[in-house]
Formats: sequence, C-alpha cells, structure tokens
Amino acid sequence: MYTVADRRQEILDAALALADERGLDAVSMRAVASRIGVTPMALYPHVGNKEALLDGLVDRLIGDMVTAGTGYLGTGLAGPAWEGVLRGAAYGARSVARAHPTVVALLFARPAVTDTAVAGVDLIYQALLDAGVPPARVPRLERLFTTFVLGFAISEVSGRFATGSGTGEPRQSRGRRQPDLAPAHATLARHLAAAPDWDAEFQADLADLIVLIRAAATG
Amino acid sequence: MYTVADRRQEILDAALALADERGLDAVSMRAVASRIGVTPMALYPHVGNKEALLDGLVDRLIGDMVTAGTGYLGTGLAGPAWEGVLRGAAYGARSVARAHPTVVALLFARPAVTDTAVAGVDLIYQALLDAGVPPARVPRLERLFTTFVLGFAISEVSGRFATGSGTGEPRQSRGRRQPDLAPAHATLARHLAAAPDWDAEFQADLADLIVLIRAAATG
DNA sequence: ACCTGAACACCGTTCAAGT
DNA sequence: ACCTGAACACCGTTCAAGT
Repeated sequence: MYTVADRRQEILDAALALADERGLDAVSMRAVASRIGVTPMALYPHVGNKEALLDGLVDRLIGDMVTAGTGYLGTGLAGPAWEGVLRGAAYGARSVARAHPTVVALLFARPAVTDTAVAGVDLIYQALLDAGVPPARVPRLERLFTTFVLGFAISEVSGRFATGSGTGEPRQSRGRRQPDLAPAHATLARHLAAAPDWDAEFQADLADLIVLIRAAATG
Repeated sequence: MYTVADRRQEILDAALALADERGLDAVSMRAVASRIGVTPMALYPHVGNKEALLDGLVDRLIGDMVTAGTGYLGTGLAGPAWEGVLRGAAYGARSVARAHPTVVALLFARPAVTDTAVAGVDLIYQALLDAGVPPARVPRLERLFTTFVLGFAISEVSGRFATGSGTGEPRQSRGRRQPDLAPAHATLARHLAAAPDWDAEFQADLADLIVLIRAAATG
C-alpha cells in the first residue's frame, strides 16, 4: 500500500530511469505517468508540475552525491579527516554524474536550496573549519570547491572536455584545421594527442585545491 | 539582400533575443521563425534542426566571451601579460553570462568543438605557456581554469549560489530550519548573514587560481 | 535555392467528473 | 484523497508543392 511519499518517490524513480535510458528529453509527464501505469494528471498532486519534478530530480542527485561521498570515507586513506571529507564529496559528485549523465547538468541550471542541499554544503563547511580555514573565508572556499567539482563532473560526462577527435562533431577530421588559428595547439600537439586519464586528472585537480585550502588556513 | 550566412545570423539573433526576453523555453522553432517573419520550416536549411540551433547559440556565446575577454586586455593592469589574458577570459565569461543568463547553462550541457571554441582555448593555452607552465601540464590547467570560470559564471546567474533567503524558494523563511541538521551553518551564521560581493569573490578566486598556475610554472 | 502549408505525432496543463 | 478523460494551446519535424 502506498503512502503519499512513496508515490512521489516512485514518480522520481521513474523519471530518473527514463532519463538514464532515453535521455533527459524523454522525461515527459506523459512518459513518466505511463511508466508507472497512471494518467499524466495523476502526477500533479505529488510533484506539482514538470519544473518541480526536475527540481525533485536535482534534489535526489544531491542526496545521492552526499551518500556516495560519506560512504567513500571508510576507505581509510592517508591525511587528516577533513581531507577525506572533501575527497569523498568530490568522489560522490563524480560517481553520481557518471550514473546519471543526462540529468546532472541540471545542477548548474537551477538553484537547489532544499534541506538536502544545505546538509551537503554543511559537511563541506565543517571540513573547511576543521582544516583551520578562518570562518570568514569558509563560504567562498566552499563555493570555489563545489563549483569546480560539479563543473568537472558535468563537463566530463557532457563531453565538454572532448577534443575534436573525440565524441563531438567531426570538425577536426575535416582536415582543413588551419594551425594559424590555433598556434598554441600546434605547440602542444605532442601533449594533446593522447586522451587524458580523467581519474588521474581529477586527483591532480583535487590536490591543487587542497593546496589552496591549506594556504588559506595558514595565511 | 541576404546571403545564406546573413540569414543564419539573423536566426541566431532572433533566438538569442527571445531567450533573453522570455527565457530559454520560449526559444521554439515556431517562435524564432515568426520573429523574423518566416515559416518554421524556412529555418531548417539554415540551422539544421533545433539541437543544432542551440549549438549555434553556444558557439555564439563562446565567441562573445572571447571578444569581451580580449577587449578587456586594453585596460592596462599590473602584472604580466599572460595574467591579463586569463583575467580577460574570466571577465568575458562572466559578462556574457550576465547578458544571456538563461542560455549560458548550455555551455555545460553540450560540447563545443567549433573553430570558435578552439580559438578561445588556444588563447588560454598560450597564456599558460607564457606563464612558464611546462607544456605537459598546460591542458589540465586550461580545463581547471575554464571549468571553474564557466562554473562560477553560470552558478552566479542561475542562482545556484543563492542562500535560502535569496532568490530561491522560501524554504529558509519557513522558520523551522533545524540547526542540528546544519551545525556548521550555525557556527558560520555571522559570515552567512550578508549577501556576498560577487565581484570581490570572483577576484579572490582568480587570484587563488593564478597562485596555482604560478606554482605549476615554478615546480 | 528558398520558402509555404498541411499534416503527424507529440507536449504541459485546465477543467469537470468520477469513486 | 486520488485518479480519469476530454480538451486546449502548444511543440519539432515530414512531406509535397510552389516560385
């Protein structure tokens, strides 16, 4: 027997599954309704309208990121606990992005000020405080950290990092790329040939951010 | 008299104006066509289809960012030239985001591997090389820099940085926010009360990124 | 080469009605 | 309280036809 909350979760489950299987554009009120065997109008009492349904998806993803991130903590790594929290949050963001690649771009398209989002931000606030960052600098560094981490996670799965020879349109292979328009690309040709190791790159980026945070704690 | 290229630009102009005036959702093939006094199907030979039209918008915005960024260069600031290029690119991204707030989130939703995008990346590659960054590290630092800068610009205009008392939903003012769920928020209450100065915060973030780049050049 | 007009298979959302 | 069914005002895109 369903309570109201169960029904809402069932709707969000169906929307997420639809997005993962057939893309975000396949998430229509009609398709979601039909997937759970109900009329489109039956969704409205539970999710408000389509905009609110997408907000619900965003909230779900943020919750998943926090869950995946705190789970990562058990992995007994070197360094202080606050560093593990930050690495966990970053890992959570990236793994959720990989799980729901067509949905995650919504995190940058609409604000999430739900309790779930606040709880996630709070973990990072606390980690920065534990790192010794002066309270006045904590909010800025939280935004710096999460903006980069989410931006990387989204860019990776959306193909924004793709070079011309990657998943994008075949403009590069059109042959006629004039090196005069991209001289630095020519200089770097040797280092642009191989596809980057995104795991390694993300680790290096995190290490750089942690250097910044340490510096803010000292200075 | 119109050439084919003019017509395409006219279509993109109309789509951008529609997005700025009535939001991205108002950009339909039918609305764009009617704004330039033509039938929807007349757009197809010029832009392909709606997806490609949105790609065209993304390309336009990237071009505008590069233009605004290189224009910023003339402002004779202190520090080396490569620093001016990076600050200019950041300024360009942010000012274009403010000009087209509903469109800019698309930059993280779809890859742009056009000549325009490559030209923009090339400027940053060159700046990093000029800074003395070893070539092997340039591509990673370019992605780090642009991911953060674009992420900040999008977050700022999309309201992702909004606190509960901001533009988002009125959840915070619902009164019943339990401090137990957000202990670090309570600790930081004094520093979360005032609305941040986004100009100042962005400057501070850029300064931090430039520190990282200098460190990569030295180490 | 460029555009029109009718048509098809979809949308989100309203309203009044059922149980 | 929760759901249905018909209806309205939209979509993107096809096809055949016009000039």
